[in-house]
Amino acid sequence: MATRVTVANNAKQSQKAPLVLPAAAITDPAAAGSMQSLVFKTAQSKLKLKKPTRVFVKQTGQELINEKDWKDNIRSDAVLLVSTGEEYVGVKKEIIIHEDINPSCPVEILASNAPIESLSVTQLTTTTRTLPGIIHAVGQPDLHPGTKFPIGAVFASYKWIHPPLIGGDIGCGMAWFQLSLSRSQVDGDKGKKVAEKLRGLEGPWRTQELRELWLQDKDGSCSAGEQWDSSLGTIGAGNHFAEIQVVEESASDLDNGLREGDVVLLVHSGSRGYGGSVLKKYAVESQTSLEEGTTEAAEYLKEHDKACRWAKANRDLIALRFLACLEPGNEVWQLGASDVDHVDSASIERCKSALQARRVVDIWHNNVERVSWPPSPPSAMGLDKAVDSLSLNGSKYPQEHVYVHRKGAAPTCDPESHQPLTLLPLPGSRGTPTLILQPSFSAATSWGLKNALSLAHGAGRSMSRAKALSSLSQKYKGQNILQPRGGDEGTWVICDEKDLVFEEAPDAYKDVQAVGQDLVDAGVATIVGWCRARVSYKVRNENH
DNA sequence: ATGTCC
Repeated sequence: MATRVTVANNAKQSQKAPLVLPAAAITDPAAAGSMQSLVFKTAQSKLKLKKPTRVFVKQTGQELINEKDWKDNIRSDAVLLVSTGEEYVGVKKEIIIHEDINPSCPVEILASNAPIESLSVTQLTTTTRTLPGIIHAVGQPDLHPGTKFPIGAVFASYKWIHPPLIGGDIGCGMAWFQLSLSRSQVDGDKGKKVAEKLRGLEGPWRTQELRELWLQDKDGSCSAGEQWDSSLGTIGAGNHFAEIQVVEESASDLDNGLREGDVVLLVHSGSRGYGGSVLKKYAVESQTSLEEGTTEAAEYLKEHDKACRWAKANRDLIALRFLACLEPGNEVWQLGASDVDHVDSASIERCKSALQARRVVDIWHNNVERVSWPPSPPSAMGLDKAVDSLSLNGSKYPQEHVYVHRKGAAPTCDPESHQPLTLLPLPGSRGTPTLILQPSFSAATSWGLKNALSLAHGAGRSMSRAKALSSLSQKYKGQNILQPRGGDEGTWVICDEKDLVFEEAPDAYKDVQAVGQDLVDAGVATIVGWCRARVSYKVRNENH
């Protein structure tokens, strides 16, 4: 199999170029067609290094001299530093083989219909079997490669916390809110009128004083300071969005659920720059894993939890700003608009409770959660909690706790009550449906062990951003893909960023039906309905 | 995904 490596200039390591070493490449550096000759050739042509003479492995600083060095050190994702004679630049770090690493840890991939790229499987397996404490890993059907760690992945880890597995967008997730609009107000061409109403949603929301009041919750304040709070109430970039959807079908008969014909707002956003600043603080060079009980672990968890609360407050505020545009007659939402001056703390509280009444569900899909392991049957199945842990897990499997790391994976239970969620969204992309999922619990999945108490969080990319941009901008050249093409099907998309139009096109994603079917086939969820977006808001440039 | 980063 071919090996992807990165070739970098040892003296100036920001200069780098990718290189695919074919399976036929020869490890003996003296031979013709050797790996070394390919690396040197890349260094000459891409890095403009005239006389490359030495090669080091980044991080360890190991120099590759003889055939054995090349054989032992060339692996996928290795960074090779090419030198023109000078010594290795950087601190040599040993690769720690920790006793808590489980080289044979089970890796479950819940996909048969949805396509899975081999790179994402390699990332999932390598991560699972090289980081300490991981006892179970799951690739959801939306699994796809990340920079280093996969997305659509869940890692259950004993005694160890791994901030990079959650990534920078700590607390990212989705929330559904009921709107008072009727479907006839958003169907067909009416969608365009509704889209026109969505303005004033891009800049900072009001003053820092009011943002701090908004960030006050039952656990205190989750303000991150003005630098980060100024982004509160904004959607952000990448795959984030807010959509006005119609519930097309729903088997839900619950009062607090979704009923056919309901018009809802789905908000997908996270902690903006704040979560990234938390990751940066804890994922410093050698420190990729934090051991339970250390002050670093405790501090990370504290800041992580705060970023999760911030992200949830962000989704709430995004919803409020949309409500101010969509239901202008309702005075309680005027706080969302930036042009109404006087507000007091009582009106904020009124607004928050009105918003809570509209919130159907809010989940985090980038976070770490401490849970009992192995999972017990939900107590809704008629079993008392105390009985669960004693008779079912007591002697045979001592009840432990693990840290469930989710990177682009939705939870199956409410993090507070630990009870199963009754519904959660599985969004496709733009015009494609958002499925309404209900998590399933049964002995067949060991009550959620199989899926690590998690589900897919979306369709998942099937094309990298770069690939989507190049191939889809060609495919749709001269076409406007931001409005419905004929008939009543399709979605009005607000996306004033050129590249994002193609990077986020439905073609760049897997088929959400296949992803949903994989969850059903795995016995971890049922599809209880679906929605279709009428308006999808990504980003607006108010200057034009 | 990001007031991005060498």
